[in-house]
Amino acid sequence: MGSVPPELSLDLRPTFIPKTITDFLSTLSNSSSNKLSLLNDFIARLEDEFRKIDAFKRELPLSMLLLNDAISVLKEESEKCMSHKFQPVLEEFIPLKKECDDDEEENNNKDKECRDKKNWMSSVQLWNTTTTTTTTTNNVYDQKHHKLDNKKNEDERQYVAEDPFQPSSSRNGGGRGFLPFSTYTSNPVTTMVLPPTKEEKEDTAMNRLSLLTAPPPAVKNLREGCSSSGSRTNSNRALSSSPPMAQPNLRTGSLQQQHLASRKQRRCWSPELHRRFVNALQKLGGSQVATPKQIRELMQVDGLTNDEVKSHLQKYRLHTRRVPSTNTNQSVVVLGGLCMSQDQYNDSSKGSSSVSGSPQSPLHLATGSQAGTDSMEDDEDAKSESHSWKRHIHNNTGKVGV
DNA sequence: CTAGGAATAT
DNA sequence: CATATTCCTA
Repeated sequence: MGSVPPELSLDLRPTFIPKTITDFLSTLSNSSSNKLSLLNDFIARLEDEFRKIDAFKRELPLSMLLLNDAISVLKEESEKCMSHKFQPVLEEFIPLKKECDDDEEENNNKDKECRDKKNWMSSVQLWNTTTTTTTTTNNVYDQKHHKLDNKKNEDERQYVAEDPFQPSSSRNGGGRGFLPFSTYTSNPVTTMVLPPTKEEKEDTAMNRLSLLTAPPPAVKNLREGCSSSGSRTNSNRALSSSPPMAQPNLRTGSLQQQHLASRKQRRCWSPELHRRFVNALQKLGGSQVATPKQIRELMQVDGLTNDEVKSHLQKYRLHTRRVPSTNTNQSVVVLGGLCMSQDQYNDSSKGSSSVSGSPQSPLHLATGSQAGTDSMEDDEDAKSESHSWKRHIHNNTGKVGV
């Protein structure tokens, strides 16, 4: 308990990780004794990580790429090492070219390499943290090391265009409702990358919340690469509708669409986002009467599409319907009260005009009995419950008392 | 074209 | 199973 090596105190990184690969390699070449084992160890770790982030390759294309690169380089080195050790004869067969090649990597391209590796380093930290936080990746891919074979098995490379940045929110695989507030706070690395400006409660007057998630160019590239600039609906439907006969099976089974690559990145509804959503909903008079487009416009979120709002609304409605049955009035009252207060707190803290302007403000306190409910403008009701749907306040000790 | 709902994909 | 996207229809 007395002394802790600096590296350990920092985090779980093994000592050599902080170095660039080049550094690592040159260090190794000095001490050739356990070089191989070190190398292999490193490789093993990298591969482990690789397997972990494989699940997120869509979201971390760059990390995948870099990691893959790193692994390749190290493997080459490792093999070189092996041949040195066990089959010196082989070396004769190997034309000097190979050495040159490697040398190139280590020397000639040092500049580039360095840059890359440094880049890689930052990435490492990135996914290191991310992975650690997210964990729970149980994919037990039996993906054995394919040695040389897999060097090029990354088709994903082409699509690197995707934006590595996540919405500033936390992705919680926790599976809870929309978003546990608590976890929201923990997004260290991502925050680092983002410009330190703005964020959180900077909404005043015109508060346009821009989503870094979906920069128009990148995503667009992906999706519309094949089908011109118009909307896919245009082309597809136009075509299919013109010929009366068309082909019924066209969309049935296989051809549906090639959204394999084009499937949009999942919009992550951060608390902020949802908050805006709910606000807009309230202004519009409830989830039942609000239309997606209106909501979207009211939300003033940059890059948010109609469909996304629509989808969210759909779920919102579903949830708001479902909840009433489960709850007994009491708990609902409590939850509702808390939720509302929270919400209002939020709203009032930032602007002023949000909820107060609308006619349906002061009803929540009267929640004494909501036995009947399901009729009329239960938007209100639904709303309070809806809040519980997602805002579910942590059940304090024991239980609420149902 | 948009909204709403259903089918699918992650 | 929950959530997000895409498809389909009015």
